[in-house]
Amino acid sequence: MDTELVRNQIQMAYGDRFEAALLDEMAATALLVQFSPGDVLIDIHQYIRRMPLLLSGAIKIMREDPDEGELLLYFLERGDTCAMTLACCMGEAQSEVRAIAETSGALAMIPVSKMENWLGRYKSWRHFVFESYNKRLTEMLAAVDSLAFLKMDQRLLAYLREKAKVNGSQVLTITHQDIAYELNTSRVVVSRLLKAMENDNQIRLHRNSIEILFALN
DNA sequence: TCATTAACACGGG
DNA sequence: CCCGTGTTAATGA
Repeated sequence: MDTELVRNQIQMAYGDRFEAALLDEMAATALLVQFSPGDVLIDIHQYIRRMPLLLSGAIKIMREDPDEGELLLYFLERGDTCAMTLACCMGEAQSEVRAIAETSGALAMIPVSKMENWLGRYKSWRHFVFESYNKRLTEMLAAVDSLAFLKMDQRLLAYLREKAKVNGSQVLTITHQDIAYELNTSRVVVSRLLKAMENDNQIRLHRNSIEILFALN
């Protein structure tokens, strides 16, 4: 009956992409993992033995440097998987990124041996793996562009928009310091830019939270 | 010019 | 009181 539950969740997130036989196999071998905001799902240098498929909720992928601090790369949402885990699973390599739960949600953990088996047997799985690499590469480029070409005010705006989207809320519970960490800048800058955005009526500031007034899309 | 670091006052929980 | 916030002054890239 637990399998039944997993099957349903996998169907919800991946039903339009995989054939029924593959969905069944997934449900049979998957380990369901529930997570809460802030949980560290994968840490840097960790070996990955099971591949996670995101069923619900959102996960943020962070890059970290011991000297330079951390930096948000991108968010994962339902139906996504992380290209890093694909590479790590197949290559027995260590993770170069950290995955932290942004919201609560659930993961289906697939044994590595199964994924290799499916690569040969299911076309839809091969497509999924390639598509995932593609999507993550695109998002990576967006992160690089943001770093290289956008000023901090633009990066902050893009960050708030993404954050509101994955959380499905106009009100973000976060401090200026937390934002500064994720964008790898100082709180002074974040506070100043946020204040300017509030004066432009784009947002409203409260203690521990930010209300988004501009339209999301 | 714009970011960072340090320092300080304010105030809400 | 503690912590998040808003600001300034000094310094650096």
